Amino acid sequence: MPRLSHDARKTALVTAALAVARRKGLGATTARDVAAEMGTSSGLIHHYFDSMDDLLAVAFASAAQSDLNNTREALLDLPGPLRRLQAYFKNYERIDGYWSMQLWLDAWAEAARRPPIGAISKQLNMQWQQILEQIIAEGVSTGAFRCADPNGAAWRLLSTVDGLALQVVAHGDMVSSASAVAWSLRSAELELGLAPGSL
Amino acid sequence: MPRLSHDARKTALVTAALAVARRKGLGATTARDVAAEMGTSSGLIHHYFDSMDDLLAVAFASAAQSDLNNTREALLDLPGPLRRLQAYFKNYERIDGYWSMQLWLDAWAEAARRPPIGAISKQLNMQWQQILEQIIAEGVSTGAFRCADPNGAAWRLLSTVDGLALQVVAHGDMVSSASAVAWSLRSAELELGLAPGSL
DNA sequence: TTGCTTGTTGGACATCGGTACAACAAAGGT
DNA sequence: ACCTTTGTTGTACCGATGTCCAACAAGCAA
Repeated sequence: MPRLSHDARKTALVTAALAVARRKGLGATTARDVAAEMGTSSGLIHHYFDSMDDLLAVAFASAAQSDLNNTREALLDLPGPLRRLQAYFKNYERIDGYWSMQLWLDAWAEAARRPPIGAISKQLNMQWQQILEQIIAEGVSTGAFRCADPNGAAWRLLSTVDGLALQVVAHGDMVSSASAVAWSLRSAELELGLAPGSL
Repeated sequence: MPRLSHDARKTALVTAALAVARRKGLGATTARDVAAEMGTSSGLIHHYFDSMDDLLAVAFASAAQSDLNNTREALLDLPGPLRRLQAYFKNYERIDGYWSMQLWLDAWAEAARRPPIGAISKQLNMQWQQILEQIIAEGVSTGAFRCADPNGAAWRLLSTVDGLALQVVAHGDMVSSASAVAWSLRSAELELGLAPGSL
């Protein structure tokens, strides 16, 4: 197989690992799977990563971080906390085929057993919560929202959205993707003292 | 090891499988682990189950169903929807070490890829939602609660509680177990038009 | 007691997992 | 042209896993 530069091969490995994880799950992704996906030898992996766990953690971090960055960018240009809040939730709708949410399910399940994955999952979840808390705090200061506890409210809303997305991904048609988004917005209205339908 | 009747040995196998899964996770529970836990030979498993996957699916179903039954029983004697709602959430607190919630994380992650697990997980999640919806509907009819959409409210609350419990189990000290319960109750108050602190 | 059923054993078997390593090959500088 | 570096290969090793099976033994009916 063609010889690549260090960086190119490393990202190729991460890409291949994600492609497999998307099909079989993070925990079930093996070194030989990744090598086959790339069309190379499996020994190659240990030229770039200390261990298989290492590669999986980097792969998950890469996918999750890119999701986070996309959302951050999307929020940047929007005027006012209310618009930003809508965009935050809208983000959950766009996930194509929900495979990135499936990655999160894998990560949460593995978090307590594989410390590297747990650390990344924890750190990224915290950032998602902080974005939400910041939007809420901003809305409270401008008078757009009414909320006594932005920190708790952000955790509650994040959990609600994740919990609903979980149902969509894990159980298919039991909860529709449209319902999940609509219900998330409703929770935010309740939490922030907004009139029904204002989001 | 002592010779047991067919049924006794089968439930012993399920119990042993759960004891291991509680420590290592559903996906990491091996035939030899289960045999060692019981103090028997590993070949015994295939006298009672077609495959290891089969045993694990039955074990998960058994644990989850028993949790559900316990909660149902606990709710039975309680007077009034408000008391029952409190007990419903209190239930999430009691889970020792949250091992049964780790089982759920495993199940959710596997649901989309393993139909047998997905079917069980889906069916049980639906029942948890229905219990909640019933309590809410009852509270609305007695005037204790104010809620325009008991079905949606139940899904939102269930998702919030699961999402918070998820954070506790997966990420340890990021969200405390006490916060998770307190925040869940706060969500219910908002959702049902109750004054802060009334739950 | 005799014989049949059935729970139970212990290990064999093939497969698959992560990892290590010696050998090969393609660049790139000198 | 030569040598050093570095990407890449193929395979070997060792442990673990699910599954299967022939042999053994405890109960039970006749």
